[in-house]
This record gives sequence, structure tokens and C-alpha cells, in this order.
Amino acid sequence: MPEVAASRRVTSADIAKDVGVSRATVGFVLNSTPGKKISEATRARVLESAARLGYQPNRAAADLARGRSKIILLVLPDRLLGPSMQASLDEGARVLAEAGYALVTQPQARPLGGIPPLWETLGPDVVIGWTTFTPEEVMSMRAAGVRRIRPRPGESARYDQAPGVAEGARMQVDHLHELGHRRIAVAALNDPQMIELQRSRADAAMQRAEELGMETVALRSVDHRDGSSAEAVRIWHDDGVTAVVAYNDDVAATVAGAAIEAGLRVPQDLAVIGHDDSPIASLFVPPLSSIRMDTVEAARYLAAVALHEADGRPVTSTWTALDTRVVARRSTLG
Amino acid sequence: MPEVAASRRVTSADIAKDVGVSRATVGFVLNSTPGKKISEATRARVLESAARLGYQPNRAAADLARGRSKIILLVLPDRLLGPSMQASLDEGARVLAEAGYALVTQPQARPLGGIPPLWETLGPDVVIGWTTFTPEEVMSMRAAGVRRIRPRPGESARYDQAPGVAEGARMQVDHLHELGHRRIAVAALNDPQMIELQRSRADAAMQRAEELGMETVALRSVDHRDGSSAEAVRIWHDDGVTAVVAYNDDVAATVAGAAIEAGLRVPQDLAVIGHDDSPIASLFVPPLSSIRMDTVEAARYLAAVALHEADGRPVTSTWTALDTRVVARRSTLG
DNA sequence: GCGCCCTAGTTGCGCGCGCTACCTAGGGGT
DNA sequence: ACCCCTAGGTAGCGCGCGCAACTAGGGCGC
Repeated sequence: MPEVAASRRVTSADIAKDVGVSRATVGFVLNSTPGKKISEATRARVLESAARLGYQPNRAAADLARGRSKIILLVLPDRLLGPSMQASLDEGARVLAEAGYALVTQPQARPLGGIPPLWETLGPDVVIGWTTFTPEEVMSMRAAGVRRIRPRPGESARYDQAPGVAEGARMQVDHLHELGHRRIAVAALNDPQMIELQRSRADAAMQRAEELGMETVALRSVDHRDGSSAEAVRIWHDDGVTAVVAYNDDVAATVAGAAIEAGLRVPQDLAVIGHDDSPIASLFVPPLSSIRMDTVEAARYLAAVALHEADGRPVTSTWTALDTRVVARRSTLG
Repeated sequence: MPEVAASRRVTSADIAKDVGVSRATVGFVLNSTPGKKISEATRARVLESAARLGYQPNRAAADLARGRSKIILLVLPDRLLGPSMQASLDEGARVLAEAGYALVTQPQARPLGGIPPLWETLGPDVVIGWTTFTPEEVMSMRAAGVRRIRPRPGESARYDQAPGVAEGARMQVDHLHELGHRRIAVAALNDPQMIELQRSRADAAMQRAEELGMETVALRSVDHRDGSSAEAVRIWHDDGVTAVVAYNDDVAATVAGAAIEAGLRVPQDLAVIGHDDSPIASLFVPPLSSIRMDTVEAARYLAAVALHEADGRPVTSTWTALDTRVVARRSTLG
């Protein structure tokens, strides 16, 4: 049974005293230090004592002595892939926790309003990003003592190369093309926080449309709170647009909603496809076609990269193998 | 201009050497230690040197010496209040960052699948919860060296007392009662991760209905992926239920969607009210009535509590003053 | 008996910072 | 001349742990 927690925390010295060995021996046992032989008998006594006394190593002291912390910071752009990604990350967090690492996720890539990035205040040992960081961000991390950064600075230059950005946008367009649409619009969101990501997705979509010989109309931002979505739908419809590529499922819902309110039929008068396959896509009436990425695999990959940086373990899967595909629903199929 | 970062990090000893004073003096200046007078001239030289050399204090060392970390962990139940809460917390994070604290939020209260709670691996100085923690959780925190826990163990016993739990559920029922509904159903979600919270909200709703002399039917869990929502809607409608209180907006959308697909009119044949006023509530067609809490004020309060625990600053606002109200939309108003 | 190696440990330093206790020069009151 | 006070510092310990360098105590070949 664990003893009543005294005012002072249990340190490794307490265990040493309790067992009757030196503090170093305790450390060797608890850390299973390679290259150190400790007899099975002693090892057992140390472990028993640690459990009985309720020993928890002092993070600050361990970090200081080791010269690095055990925090891994994961930076996701926007709320890319949203709730499903979060859930999938649990598995990665579990694996990392087993190795003694804490996984902290920062949902938005670029916090606004003068909030210092988490890596400055947390002191993570590793920062993993979905996309590449800007040179300023890298400098800030380095100054804050972050030793390992992934993707490596300059490894993959921009959002365009990150999985699920250009890929998903192209698939949206391909899907509409296959269904016979020849004149499409791209809908974005009025959010300064993710201009970059939106821009990249929109560019990829436009480019793909051009490759396929489709016509596109100018990018428009919609917001369900003002009249912009209703206006956009009216303009598009008058302009002969038959389908809309939306930045994400919220935008798709906004557009589809505005179309329905305007008396148009979705998808007969205006088809809509979203991105990320978030809950709203399947809950909306009609259900929204969307792009789904294999978040489980993505999370597994990110965890593997993190463990590689932290522990030196080999990375098994690869980024580019990520499965991305269209989830066709009634908002395009009718 | 900041110098090129050498291999070794800049320590306060480097500054001391650079300025020509002792390390203690550097510490006094950088921490503005109360009760220590340092001449303005020396202070300026230290600060200049720190900036020039790009000094960043070593968190681990500071934490060790201080005996406490500068991490504040915020535990939110479920994804209560979802994205809006997250956004509102930014302000709190900024204030805390100014005081040198890192705010880490853990979205779900009780992680599943053997993931150790973040407080074990992160070593936060303060843990703030939206609701009270279980005795086991408190013990686990204590063992992990967490010194300050809010709400204080035993301060407010259960979910029922947390703001936005019973309150919101009662308002949902009140709203339906005012609109003339007399026989209602309560819809939950099939998610083991938040049984407690759902149970509390459902209980509060049922109890309120009874107080108002309304009839209720048994609680049902719905899931849009199987046929359970369609079945629930059919049963409810056959049973004379005219309105549904949903655990959250996703559940409300599920129910409303199933009703529409079944050819019922929302709200004429079946009214639905959600909770949290998440994006889907306003994007759905018809837009869903919901419960909105003042997340800005909530976040401000949580930040104030955190700062109080960390810094000893007084707490100005109060928990109970939180503004919770119905956002009436077409899913109940018609 | 002697030198050698191997096992199972121990001693002790260093990590970088917070902070208490101490020191010193100069000034003013008596 | 003496003492005391204060501003403006300095010396150095302690935090708990990781780990390198060292060592006591055998077994073993020659």
C-alpha cells in the first residue's frame, strides 16, 4: 500500500536510504541504464521500495541533469482534420507516454494576438510540425533551446508539399470532373489565421481544374453570419457554376445551406464538396461529400517521427504513403 | 543584433562574465527580485547584455531551483463548448504567458486506452478543472507532485454543480416548455468517454421537466452511423413526443437530420434543441436552437483562477456569474 | 602467491538557477 | 572617534538526478 504522502516528495535518496544502497544504484535500476550490471536481488529491492514509497522522479531535476526535457510538441495547422485527428493521436500519445514522453498538441500553427508560441514557454525537446516552419519560427525555437525540429528546416518548403493539402484539393476537383461538372467555384473562409493553408488548397484546386480543362471563377470567401454566402451562391448560380469546392466541411455546409435557403437543389442545381470529413459532413442534410485522410496512419507516422527524434528509434512508415480519398455523399451524387 | 547561437546555450553565468558582475546580481535583475536594490546603471547593463547574447533561462534549472514548474494544465470535460472555448482561452493563455506560465489544455477530462494523464508526464504546477476531480485523480496528481488543484478537492462535489451542466439542460427544457411542448425526449450520444457528463445533463433535464409538469420518455442514445437515430425518431414520433433535448449540437443535428429524412418537419412535427452553440448549430438547415455560454467570461475566470494559484493574484470574477442562455433558432421556432 | 579481470556496486561532480547569508564602502549622527 | 545604517553588491549552498570515474571483493589461470 502506498504510504501517506508526507509534506516532502519522495526522492531517489529516500529509496537509497530505505534499501541501503547508494543513490547511483537506485538511478541505474530505475533507468535501466545500459552497461550497468545490478544484481537481480538488489534490483528487485529497489523497485519494491520505489513502489512502496510512491516514488515519482522529479522532472525538473531529471531534465536538468539530462540536458533535455521529455516534452514533445506537435503543431497542427488550423484544425486540419479536426476531431478525428485528435482521436487518432491518442494512440501516438500512448506510445510516447510509455517511453516517458509527454505529447502536447498545439492545434493552430500560428497563434495570433501576441501569444508566445508554446515552445518558448514549455521548453520541448522536440517540435513536430505537420508542415514546415518559417525561418523565424525555427530561429525562435532554436533560441528557446529546442534541439530537434521536424520537418527539418528546408526539408519541404511549403504548405503545398504537406500531405493532404494539394492532394485533397486535387481530389475534390477530380471528383467533380468525373461527375461531369465543367464550371466550378472555390469557396474559402474569412479567417486570417489560416490564409496560407487556404491559399495553398485553393491554388492546387484551381491548377487541377485548369489541367482538366475546367473553367473556374474567382475565389470567394463566405461567412454564414453575414450575407456573403447567399450572395456568393446567387452569383455563382447566375454565372453558370454547377459545383463548389469548399475549403473544409464548415465552408461546404455554409454554401450548401445558402443554396438550400435560396431554393436551389443540392446537388442538382449546385453540387458541393468539402474537406476533412468532419462530423458535420455526415450530419448535414444532405450529407456532404468530403475528403478523408487516414488520420490513424498520419498520427502513427507523427508519433514514429517523434520517437525517432527523441529516442533514435527507426521510422517505419512514410509520410507520402498516407491514404487520402474522396468520401462521396449526396451533396455531389444526388 | 543577436549573436550567432553557439553550440552551448547562453547561461546567466555568461551574462555575469560579460557584464562583469556576479551571477547573483544577474539573477536579481532578471527576476526583479523584491527587496533587492540594484543600481539603475547595472540593471541596464545586465539587460542589454542579456538581450545581446540572446539569453533564455533554462526552464529545467529554474524549475528545479524554484521547486515548482511554470506549467498550468487546464482540463476541460468532453469537448465542452468546443471551438469557441478554445478561441476564448487564447486571451487567458496570453495573460499567463506574460507571467511566464505556459497554458496547456487537455480537451477531454478522462483519457481512455491507458494513456497516462498529462499531469503525470508534464509536471504542471497547477491543474485547473472545469469540474471537480475524482479522489483517484487527485491522488494521482498529488503523487505526481502537483501542488495546486482547482476546484479544491471536495469543493463542489460533482458535474451537477459545474456551470453549464445542469444550468444549460434546464434552459433547454424551459425553452421547450415556453413553446408549448408537453411531452419531450432526451437524446444522448453513444460515447463511453463522457457518460458522466451526459448523465448529469440528462438528469437535470428530466428533473426540470418533472418540475414543470412535462412528460418525458426514456433516454435514448443515437448514432448517425447505424439506424439508431432513425429508429429513435420514429419511436418518439409515434409516442407523441413533440420535442427533443439533445446532449449537444452534434446529437441535435443527428436527430434533426433523421427527422427530415423521415419526412417530418422540423420543428412543426419535431422540435430539437442542442447545446454548446457550436458551428454546426448555425450551419445546419434549419439552424439549430442551442445553449450558449459566455466562453470569453469563462476563459477569463479560468485564467484568473490559474493566476491566483500560481501567483497569488486575487480572483476578481466568479464562476456562478457565468452567462448561459438560449439561442433560439428555427429548429424550435419554426 | 601474484597479477588480472569481471561483477556489483560507490563516490562525487555537474547541470543552471534561486536565493539566503554575508560583505563592503560610504555617509551621517552623536 | 565611534557606531550604525543602507545601498549595492558577492560567495556559495541546495534543488534531485544522470552519469563518469573509481573501487571492494571475489574467481581464476599460471
